[in-house]
Formats: sequence, C-alpha cells, structure tokens
Amino acid sequence: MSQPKEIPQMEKIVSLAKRRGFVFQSSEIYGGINGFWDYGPLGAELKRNLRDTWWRTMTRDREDVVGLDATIIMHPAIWKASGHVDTFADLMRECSVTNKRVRADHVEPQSGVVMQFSGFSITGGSSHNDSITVLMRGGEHIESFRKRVRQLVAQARNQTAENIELHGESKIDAVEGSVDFHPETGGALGEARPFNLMLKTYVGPTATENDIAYLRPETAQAIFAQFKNVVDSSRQRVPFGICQIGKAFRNEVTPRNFTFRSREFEQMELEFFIKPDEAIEAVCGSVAAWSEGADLSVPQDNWGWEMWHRYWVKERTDYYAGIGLGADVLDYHWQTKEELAHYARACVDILFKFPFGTEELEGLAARGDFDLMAHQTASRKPMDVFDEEVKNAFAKWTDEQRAALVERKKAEHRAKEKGGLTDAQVDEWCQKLFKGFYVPHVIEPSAGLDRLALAVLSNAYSEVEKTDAKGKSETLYVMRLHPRLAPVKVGVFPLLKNKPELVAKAREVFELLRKHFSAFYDEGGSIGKRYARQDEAGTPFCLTIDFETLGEKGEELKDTVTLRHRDDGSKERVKISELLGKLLPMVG
RNA sequence: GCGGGUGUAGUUCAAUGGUAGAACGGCAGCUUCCCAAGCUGCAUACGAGGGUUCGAUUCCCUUCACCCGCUCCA
Repeated sequence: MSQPKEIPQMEKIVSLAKRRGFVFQSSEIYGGINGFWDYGPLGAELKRNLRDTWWRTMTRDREDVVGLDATIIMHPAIWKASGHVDTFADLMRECSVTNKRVRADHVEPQSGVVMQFSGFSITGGSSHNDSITVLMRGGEHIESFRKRVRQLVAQARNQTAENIELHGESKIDAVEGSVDFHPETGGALGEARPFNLMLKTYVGPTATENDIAYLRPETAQAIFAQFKNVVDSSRQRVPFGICQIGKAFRNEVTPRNFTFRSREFEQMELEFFIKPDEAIEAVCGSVAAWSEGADLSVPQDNWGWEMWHRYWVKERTDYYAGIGLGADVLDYHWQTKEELAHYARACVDILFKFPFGTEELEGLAARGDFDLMAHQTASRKPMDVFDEEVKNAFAKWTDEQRAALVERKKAEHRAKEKGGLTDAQVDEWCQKLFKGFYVPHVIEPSAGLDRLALAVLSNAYSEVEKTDAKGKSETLYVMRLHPRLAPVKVGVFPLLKNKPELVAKAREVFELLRKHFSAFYDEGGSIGKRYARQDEAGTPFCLTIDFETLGEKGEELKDTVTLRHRDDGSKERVKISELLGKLLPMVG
C-alpha cells in the first residue's frame, strides 16, 4: 500500500477554493495570467461580506469617518507628487552572480581589480561553465576574496561555500571609479533595465508619451487629493477620517502564494486626520502620553499622534476579532527606526499566520503631514484647515511661549537627517499655526481585502476524519467561516425530494429566509451529503424539513424544522416562525 | 527577473510512441434518507504552440501557468 502523499496545507486550500467556487485562476481557459485571480460565486459573496463588515465598522458605525469612491486612473501628477513615479519606476541593474538588484543611479563608484573565473563546480553535483566576474576591492586579500566569491556563488544556489570550487581564475583589469559592479557583492552588473512597478496605460485614443497615465498602486492618494473637497462638503472637522475601498495595481516582481501577492488587488484604506501635536499642546495644555495599558476605548481631546495610532491598532484588532481572527492567529510587527520611511513616525504591521508563513494583512502608519504637504507643494493648492479652537488657544500664549515653541521646532527639524524644514519654513509653519491654520497629520490603517479573504479562508479550513459504519475512513472538509462572513448563511433541505409536500414546505421556508440573507436550497443526494456540501461552502446553518414538520408526529412538532449547526454538528428543533429571530442576530 | 520543481476529468492520482483508466465529486433516477448510506445510468481530461515520426499525451524545443527559494509587502 502506498502512503497517501502529504499535500501541503496551502495546496489543499487552493484546491478546495477552486472546487467550491471561491477562487479561480484568471483567464484560466487561456492558460491563466500571472498574478491575477477571480472570485467565484462563493468567493464573491465572501469578499462582499468582508468589504461590508469593514465599511460598516470603519464608517457607518462611526460619526467621525466618511467614505470616498475615487477613480482608479487619476492625473499622473498625483503619482509624481506622492513619490510613486520616482520610487516605483527605476532603472535597475542586476548582479550577474547573485541576481541582487540595485538602482542604476545608486551605484557608488568603486575601484579595484576585476577578477574572472571561467566556471565553478558544486561538490557532488553539477559543474558550470558560466564565467563569473567580480571586483576585488583595494586592500582585499586574494584568499578572502576567493572565499567571498565562493560564498556569493553558493548563496545564489542554496549551497554552502565549502561545496563550491572555482575554476580558471584570471586577472582582467584594474578599474578606477567604475559603476559596473554591485556595491555589496562586487559582482559585475548587467544592462540597466527599466523596472516599473506601476501599471501604465494611455488616456485618450492617441496613445503618445503625453497620454501616459497609471493605474493607481494604492487607493490612499485619492483621499489626499480629495481632502479639501471632503472637508468642504462633509461637515467634518479634524480629527476625522476618510476611508475608501477599491482596486489597486502593482507590477509585482514575483506574484506568489495564491492570491496573497497579486498584481490587481483590493485595498481598504482609512486616512484619519488629526491635529499636529503642537495644536493639542496649545488647546489642552499637554499631549497625552501613551503607556502600556492606557485606556484607548474612547478618543480624547488631548490625544496626539501616538495615542491615535495606538487607538487604531486596537480598533483594527477588535475588528479582526469580530470576524473570527483572534490573537491566536494574528501577530504584530512594530517597525524599527531603520525600517521606517523617513516621513513615518511609527508603523505597525498586523500579520496573519498563513500556512506559507506569517505575513502582513494590514499596515498602520503614522505618517505625519507628509502626504498632504506633498500635494500642497505639487498642486500649489492649500491643504490646511482653519481651527478656531487652536487660534484661540495660542492667543492666550505669551510671546515667550510662542518663541520657545518655534525654537523647539527648529531644533527638531535640524536634527532630522532627511525631510527636515529650513528655519524659515519652520517660522512660517509656526506663524500659521498660531493663527489656527495647519495641515493635518494622518494615521493610515491600510488593509488588503484579498489578503484578508485568503486569511479568512485559511483560518476557516479544517479537516474532519470520519469513519463510517463499515469502518471506511474518509476526510471531510469544513470551512469554519464566521457566520457574518459565510457566503451562504443557511441551507434549506426537504428530507426527501420525491415527496411533494416536503418539497413545497421546504421551498416555502427557503422563500421566507432568502429575503433576509443568502440561503441555498438543495434537494439532491442524501441528507448527509447535503450537510457535507454546505460544510465545504462554510454555511453555518442548515434546515431540514421532514414529515414531522408536516404534522405527522402530532401538533407539537408541526411547523418545526431541524436546525443543524456546522461547527459541532448539533441539531435542534425550531419553529419556522422563530427562525428569523434566531438566525438574523447570528449572521448580521 | 534568476535558480529548482510541476502540468492527464471538477478534485486527487494511474497508464501508454498506436489518441487514456480509477477514486471521490457532479448530474439523472429509485429510496419515510437527519452527517459524503446503498443501487442504476450519464457526462467530463492529456496547459498552449512548434518540431521529430507513418503516428506524440508520451521524445525534443518554445511558451504559459502553478509550487519552492532569492526578492517584495496591501
């Protein structure tokens, strides 16, 4: 007997996702297209439910967040201002030994001796005749250089340096100030190639260079670009947020891990605008300091960016718990100072323990006023708001207090390595603030909807070993989706399909329920098979209409049905008239 | 983009230089059937293109997709 091969968890999930209609490969009949996935009937419902829970939690349930639905294609200047054109579209060169990439314009000139090897062999393995060219730097000892090259070769092939033997060493040339070698590895660099992570298109039929536009690589920029319009039309005042759900596109280098890293994906982003800490200081006297265990349940007037940031981490964590992703499957990564972008003050990633590793589901960044300032500068349209309370607060300050604040800000900006303001700019900024004008700072919780759907699917997937009366063992699959997320809330079955009275009653119950939530009528196969089918679809409840429903066993059981629960297989008898009252609160 | 692997019904697998079998699933039927019960019947596949050959799913080349590693991050 051959042992059944152990199939990796992820493959089983992918297989079930296709079999049941959660996720299909895009364009499958033409061989598929790398990095694109479609959602089938169940997946579309699941995704919609997720989108709805997010939207409801983030905006409808709150008074301080409003929505936006912007276009995917926007003025190309937006991506210039946001920095995406520069950071997403570079000429890249690749190290010929390790394939490590480097921006063509970031290669420091190097000097040394160009060494070449005609090939190498791997102990107990293959031998290769690809020549290897690496720069031996000034002062580098020939033996340590050889060892270093062996390490580079080994690294690129998942080998250890000891297993690599280099052949045909020769000295080519001595170079001064060459930019043709990788700054870290010293390996010869290949041709410069454009590396554009934004998807491009043309607006207008002429399709010339002047018509280039981009499919947005993130939804957030539209929020910043429309910030003033929202402020002017929504009767919101800082602190408040604008959220948006929508498609975004990135030419990922390597789409991988099923839908996890796709080239077309859906984001759910909130930009929550807050006052600069200096304004809080003026209004409240001081800014609340965060400490472990601080009360984050209700926003307070004296919260600065740090408290708001912590608050949103908690809010998002609560959201995940509410859809069945608890502390046992989530993890957090607080970015270190080195990892942070220069404009970010703090950033925490909320991670999910996927079968293929613990990976990011959402990033929560405290981004200061970087984005709005960038658009203010680029568009030359003011992005500041007027805050009477702040103006009045500063009016009570003495000249000395104000001067001290100006000095403090100047010192802060001088200390910044990157992105700091000049003294004159700080002066201007402070004078505006004293009059009640400021560009809001922002906290950005940015989540991936497709990633969340994948997390939810991974989390729900479970196998149940079952042995039947004859001792035959089989594996059943149960998707333990949270009832709020389940694509189908309830399955409705007549016990037998050849009894018109049962079918009619079942149809009647089905019609009653489907007006309120998604229900599925099934009369095919045995009753057990129908339960199992719904288990794979993640349906939390099933109802069976039997002869007792029709009154065969007396008045007591007439008009009652079997309500079967997916997760524990338990059953109870429920009056048809009480079904909605019982089910609605659980699936809503 | 680089290196390694894989590609046969919906799914999981098998066989073969002479155009493919199974299991499960699906559909239809029988059944007073409450956790994939049983019986009967039906349908469905060699990723795509090119080459070698009398003949290719099988051999060769190219391509596409998926998986693993490097990389990346919503």
